[in-house]
Amino acid sequence: MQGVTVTPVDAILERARVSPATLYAHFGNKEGLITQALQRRLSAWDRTWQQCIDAADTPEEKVLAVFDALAQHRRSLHPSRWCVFLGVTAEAPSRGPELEDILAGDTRLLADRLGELAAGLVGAGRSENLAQHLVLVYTGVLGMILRGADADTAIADGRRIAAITVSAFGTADA
Amino acid sequence: MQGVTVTPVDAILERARVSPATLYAHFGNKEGLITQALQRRLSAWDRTWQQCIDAADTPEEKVLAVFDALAQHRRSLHPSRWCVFLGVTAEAPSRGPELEDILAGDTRLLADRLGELAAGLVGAGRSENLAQHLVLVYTGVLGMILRGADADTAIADGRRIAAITVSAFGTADA
DNA sequence: GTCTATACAAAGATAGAC
DNA sequence: GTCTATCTTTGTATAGAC
Repeated sequence: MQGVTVTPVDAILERARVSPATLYAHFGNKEGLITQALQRRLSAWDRTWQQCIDAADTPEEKVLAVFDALAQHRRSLHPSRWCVFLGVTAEAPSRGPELEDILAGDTRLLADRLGELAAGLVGAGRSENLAQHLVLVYTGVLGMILRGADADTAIADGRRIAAITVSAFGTADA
Repeated sequence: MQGVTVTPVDAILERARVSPATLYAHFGNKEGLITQALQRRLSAWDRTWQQCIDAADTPEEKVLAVFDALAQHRRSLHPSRWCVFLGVTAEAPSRGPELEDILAGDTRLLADRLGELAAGLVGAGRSENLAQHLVLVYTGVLGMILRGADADTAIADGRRIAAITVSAFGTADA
């Protein structure tokens, strides 16, 4: 596996057993293909995460469900190295607005949904702040995978850190 | 700013105001240039971090000094987007052993030094485990910067999460 | 809708002179 | 050591037929 942007179109064509003309007829250009692929990925992640939230019992478990969802999401995919959204963000020099929107959409979904879930745990205006902390931990898990760490270990570590953080927010200090 | 691998050699030549032949005479090829540049970066980071550790008073502050070092390191550089080591790791399809070693060296330095510092805080075989947690949080900070978050805010958040985690390790649970 | 063949551009690297 | 000029490869995309 490797970066999306540096992957040549030829490699995709060979894998899909399709001619160039067919690909360009469907997606316009390479960025169009990437954009649509990422839209599908984001939708799949969204569904998996929501299911894990629904399956969790307590409000705290619902917040931490993002880590269970990550483990499950990875199992249902080809073993991609870390996170395709962060990967494309890191590589690409400049992007069109549609792709940019999808990439930001991943971060937005994380912050928004974690913010909603955190609202059930901490008071007033502190839920957004807790959500930012949790996005940081979640992102750290992905980064550890990029660093070559075992994915399951990284996810378990992240879940523990998140639990500690939630607990600290719940008691007293900011 | 953009990914290193996708940056064409021409752009580097123009910025350095040097001809292609000169560059290739010095570095052999593009990867050689990247390798040497990353070696310098790693050394600079190493020094900055060590200085921040030395400046810290308590063992706990020395562990958390990695976040102060990150803030300081960023101020001394062009405002690169996140982390050049993780960036190159994410982009590059396949790399030679020398570059691979430098990239792994960043993670190794983090894990090793944080492990040494953590040994002063927790008992027996738990220092390595705590170090892994701290690398995760540190990596999460970098990832937040990639996501577009304000760097100083992300660093402050990470420092707080790390402090909470260290505290939890110090008391009882794993 | 899909193919083959090919145009066009970008990028990494080198030759040979000074 | 550094330059100008250029070669070669790779990569994105399109033309035109079926």
